[in-house]
Amino acid sequence: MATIRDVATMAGVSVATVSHVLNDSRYVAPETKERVVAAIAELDYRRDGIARSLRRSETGTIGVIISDIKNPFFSDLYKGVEDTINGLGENQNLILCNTEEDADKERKYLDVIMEKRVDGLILAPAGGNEDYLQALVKRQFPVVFVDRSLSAVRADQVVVDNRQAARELVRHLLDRGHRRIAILKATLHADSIDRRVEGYEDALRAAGLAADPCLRVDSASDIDAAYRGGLAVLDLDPRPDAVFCTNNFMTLGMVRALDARGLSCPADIALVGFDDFPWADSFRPRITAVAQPSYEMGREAALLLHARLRKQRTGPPITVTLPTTMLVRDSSG
Amino acid sequence: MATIRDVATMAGVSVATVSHVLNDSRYVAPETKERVVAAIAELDYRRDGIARSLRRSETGTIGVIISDIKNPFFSDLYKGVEDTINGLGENQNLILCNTEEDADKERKYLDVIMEKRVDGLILAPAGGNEDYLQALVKRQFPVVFVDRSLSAVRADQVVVDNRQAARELVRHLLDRGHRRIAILKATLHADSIDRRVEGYEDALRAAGLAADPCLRVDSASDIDAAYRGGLAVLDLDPRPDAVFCTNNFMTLGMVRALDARGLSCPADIALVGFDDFPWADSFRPRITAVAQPSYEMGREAALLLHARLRKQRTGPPITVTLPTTMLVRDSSG
DNA sequence: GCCTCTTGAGTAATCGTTTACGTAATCGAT
DNA sequence: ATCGATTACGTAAACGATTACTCAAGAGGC
Repeated sequence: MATIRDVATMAGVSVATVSHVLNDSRYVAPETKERVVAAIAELDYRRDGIARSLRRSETGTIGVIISDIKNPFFSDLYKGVEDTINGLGENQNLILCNTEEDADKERKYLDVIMEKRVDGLILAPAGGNEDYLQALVKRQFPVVFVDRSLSAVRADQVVVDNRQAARELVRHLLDRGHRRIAILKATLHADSIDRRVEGYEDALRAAGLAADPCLRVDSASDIDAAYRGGLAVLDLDPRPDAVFCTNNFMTLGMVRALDARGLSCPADIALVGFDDFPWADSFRPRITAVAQPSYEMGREAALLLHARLRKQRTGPPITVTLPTTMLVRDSSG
Repeated sequence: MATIRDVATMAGVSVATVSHVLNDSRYVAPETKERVVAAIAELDYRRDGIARSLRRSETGTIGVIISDIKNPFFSDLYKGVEDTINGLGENQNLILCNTEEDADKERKYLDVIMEKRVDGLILAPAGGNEDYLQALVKRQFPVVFVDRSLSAVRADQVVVDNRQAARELVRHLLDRGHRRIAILKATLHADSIDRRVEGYEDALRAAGLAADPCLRVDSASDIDAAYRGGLAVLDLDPRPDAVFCTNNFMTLGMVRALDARGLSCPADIALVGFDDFPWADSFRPRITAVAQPSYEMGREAALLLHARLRKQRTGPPITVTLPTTMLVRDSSG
């Protein structure tokens, strides 16, 4: 690979001049510039981003750490980030890391991408690395939390009102006359999930019902586990007449469990879920759900981070709360 | 941020020694090492990956360029790559780029990630950058094609036998007695899609039928476009009694179109699709489909690339062909 | 004819590592 | 006492850019 020195030699100028035509950073006489440009083309020179980063202490890469890109919520969010960064005209790239809700994995990813000197970080924390992140933030390293926040760490964040949305969803079930409402809860160390449980309890309480611990089933956050959790919900005696799924994997597992038990929804049991699916309207059962603005969350996160990086915003961290959408379909009866 | 020099000073040794304890690259007396380690801890020193990359000319990042991470096929594939790289014990990170089938976007991404000096590239080409990629490969830059290949560019690749799989899928429709079989084709510049069309024609021909051009509807590769394409299929006169969808977005759009027209599947029209869905068993209609081993494709691509990077394999490019799985469900009648 | 400004471009330090060479010190063997 | 090996570590040159200084030459003012 040709270096800037090769270009300089070929064009009969100094490396400084080449650098300046490359970056348009000072006046270069037209004929000189032309020679440089010709040499660049001739040698098929591409500047070395690594050397450049070292010098400028800025890499043009951003770390995105989420739990699972296979979750449509996150892939949508990721697209939001990517499109927004591109739209801002930055030549930034994203390093994507999936933690699978594993704090150790998250920690390891944090270590290596910090070593790679990413310019900033967009993060849906798995929990368990509060100290590390706290240290980052204290060092003024640009971090934006998305979907989840960490009470111990004050940084920019973009979230939705999980509690309120869950409350609305469960109230809807109550309005439809359901009383024995189970909850299939994903066991994540995510405050978002905790808020959803609170919303569930709020709604029950408001209806004069107590949250019966027997009606709560915990499950790891993947479809297979949720399927087993779903079976457990259905095996409760007496069977609940409705179930609230705290995220989309729970919903998917629950639907599979219904199918496995030969039960139909909403006839045998009603169901509402947090998170919508891209194909929600085409397939049956049609799930009543709260849709999060996942793409916009990614977009907002990118904007927050960008503003920090460009120093367009300094000072205390801010929280962007985006609205959810309640989508009433068939599954709620 | 502390540098290696700071550490050296604090420990009272040279930078070389610090570097050597960092990399375990030569013997350092236990007491000396201890002082260095202490200084590292004291200063919370983290080595600068950028400087390191510059010196070693190796960045520990790999570019992954696909069309759309929201496509479950690609998110699964991505996970396969990521898990495999991690499993290999490399501290590699992945830069993920979504081209949305846009050659210009792909080109731009190629430019910036090559400038970032990624160590290698895993790519599902959108088409249109053959020359550029050809040049890369000629320069011995490690590239692995996945899902799609470019006839003009010989590089390592991992694919499935699209033609054979499509043939099997359509033969299945023929076996079920369907004769008027439409095809909803994604307009991608991807050889994989072309092979699927050929498989469709093969099957028809083998049954003594001609591929009627009227039965083919082309659509951009996203759900909304596929929905409109699906409506067009349904509006054919006479209506086809079956339809073959060339990828998962086509299937999703087709199902929505059926729903919009109040038609049911397979009663009114049968349907088979290329690509499976994670939730295929839980929701109705249950789609008969060919499942690609997307995760394994990512895994194989990662292995191929890794072997090149570690020079465990040199010489001519190889092609890994992975088997597909035919999943007969309800939608084929 | 001397001085100052402007124009255009070169010199060399610097970013933070890695690593090819060197070298001082210790030791056992002769 | 001298010598080669061995042990332990330091010196300084890369890696390929960016950029603060510097400077020569020509223009213009007096």
